[in-house]
Amino acid sequence: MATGRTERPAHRGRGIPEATVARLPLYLRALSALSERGVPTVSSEELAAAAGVNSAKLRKDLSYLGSYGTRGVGYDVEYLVYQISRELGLTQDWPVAIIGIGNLGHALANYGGFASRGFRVAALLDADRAVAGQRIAGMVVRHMDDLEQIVRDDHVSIGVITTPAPAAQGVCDRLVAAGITSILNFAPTVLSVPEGVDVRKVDLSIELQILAFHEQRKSAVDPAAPDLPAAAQPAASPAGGPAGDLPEVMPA
Amino acid sequence: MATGRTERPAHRGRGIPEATVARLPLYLRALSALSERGVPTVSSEELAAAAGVNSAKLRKDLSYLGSYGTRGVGYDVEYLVYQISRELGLTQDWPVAIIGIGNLGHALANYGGFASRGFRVAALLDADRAVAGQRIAGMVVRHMDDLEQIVRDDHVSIGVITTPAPAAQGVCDRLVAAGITSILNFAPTVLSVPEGVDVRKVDLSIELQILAFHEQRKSAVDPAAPDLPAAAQPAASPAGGPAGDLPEVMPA
DNA sequence: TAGATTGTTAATCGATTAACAATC
DNA sequence: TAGATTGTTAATCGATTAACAATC
Repeated sequence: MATGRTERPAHRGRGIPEATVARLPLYLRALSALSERGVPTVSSEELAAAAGVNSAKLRKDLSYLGSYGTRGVGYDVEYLVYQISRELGLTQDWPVAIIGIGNLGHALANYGGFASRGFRVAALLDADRAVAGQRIAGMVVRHMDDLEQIVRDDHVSIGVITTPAPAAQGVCDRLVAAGITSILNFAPTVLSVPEGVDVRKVDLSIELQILAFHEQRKSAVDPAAPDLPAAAQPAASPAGGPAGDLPEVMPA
Repeated sequence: MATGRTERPAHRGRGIPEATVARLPLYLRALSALSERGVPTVSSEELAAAAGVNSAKLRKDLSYLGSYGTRGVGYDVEYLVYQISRELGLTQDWPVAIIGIGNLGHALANYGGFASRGFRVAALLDADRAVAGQRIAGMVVRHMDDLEQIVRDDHVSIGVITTPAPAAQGVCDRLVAAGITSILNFAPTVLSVPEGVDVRKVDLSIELQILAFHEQRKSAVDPAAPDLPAAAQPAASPAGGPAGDLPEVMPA
């Protein structure tokens, strides 16, 4: 681990593991709740329980940020909230544009969680001229034609794609061309982006499928059993079987 | 790896790594697209590209299911669709209940992707008597009072929680008591569940925070720099700093 | 047979965890 | 000082990847 590292203490600044970054928001949420209750300090054991992880992992995660705890005492809640917020970049403003104002885009526009923690819905866009012009969550939906201009004028830094799957790549390309380098994709498609552009993906259908996998295992009477003979390989695709019944995963 | 393993070939059946399970839906989606285009066979290289992974990983993932390819040729698209569907448990019906019909619940009820691949929205529930009774996506919203009965009568196997955060744990407890062992949680809270119950979590706010972290790094002029002196530790929580400004992440 | 492509091996990498010395 | 709790080490575990023998 950490072979060609530079002179810096611990890992500070660069080199926080992805798995740790993904958990920092959980810690932050738990800490915010403690902060609201006026709790001044918290131990790794307590905070870990609140965040749903084990305490060794929590301490290791926090150690990547620095030594912000006090042995024998714990962590100062307010101080840790600030440090994690700063590390995540939440002490600055992040204007977000939502593209595709269908059911999901509509829901996100009204989503309270967006407005918190530095994120601000700066623009709503849709390709349908009947949707553009409508007032949603206190904002007027703009037409896709204005995308580049809106990104520029409003300094949009994160694009949220909630279009139907077939439209997603085109929207993505335009966002990237307009200079956006962070995209949250709700459309069930793999997006191609150039080096340096981050895409994160939220996929309801995939989450359900993972649950189904485990659910199936639970109720399975015999964990071995159900299989086709190895002989019946590629040649015969299961005669009229379930394969054909599965429709395309589609719009959001 | 695999120390006390039993007599079965490769990993077949049990023991598919979590990381692999999480990718199977991606492969399935790519394969379905190929199937619709009438493509008969696909190489690991092509399929991997379509799913956005590298081909070594794809082949390793598929090898956990069995030897369903043909050397020198590739994989039969229809056959692989069937095998993955079966492995994921998508050849059976999964009745889903959505609890909490706010903006997000509403969007999910109308979400096309739900209906595909064996998932079927069996019931919509809400705690608000003004919402119960409304007709959404062709269904009448039921009141929470009927939850246990609905789960029983409609054989609901997966619960989707789209309530505000404070209500989520209570709903979760009732679902578990009613016999549900698979839950998809959209509320920004950690849910406590007994052993044997699977919870997966979709958290928009967390995804945004992860993007913000990386976005911040990109624009950072000096990757070292911004920090407080180590001396100003727990004692002083950053005077009136951003910490207090961060409101609670809230309802969905 | 020659070319293509799978399935598997083995090396590497990253993440998790228990344990405990350091220290408040 | 005694008790509590952090920060870090080191062992373990799981996931990724390149490479290639097997084989169609």
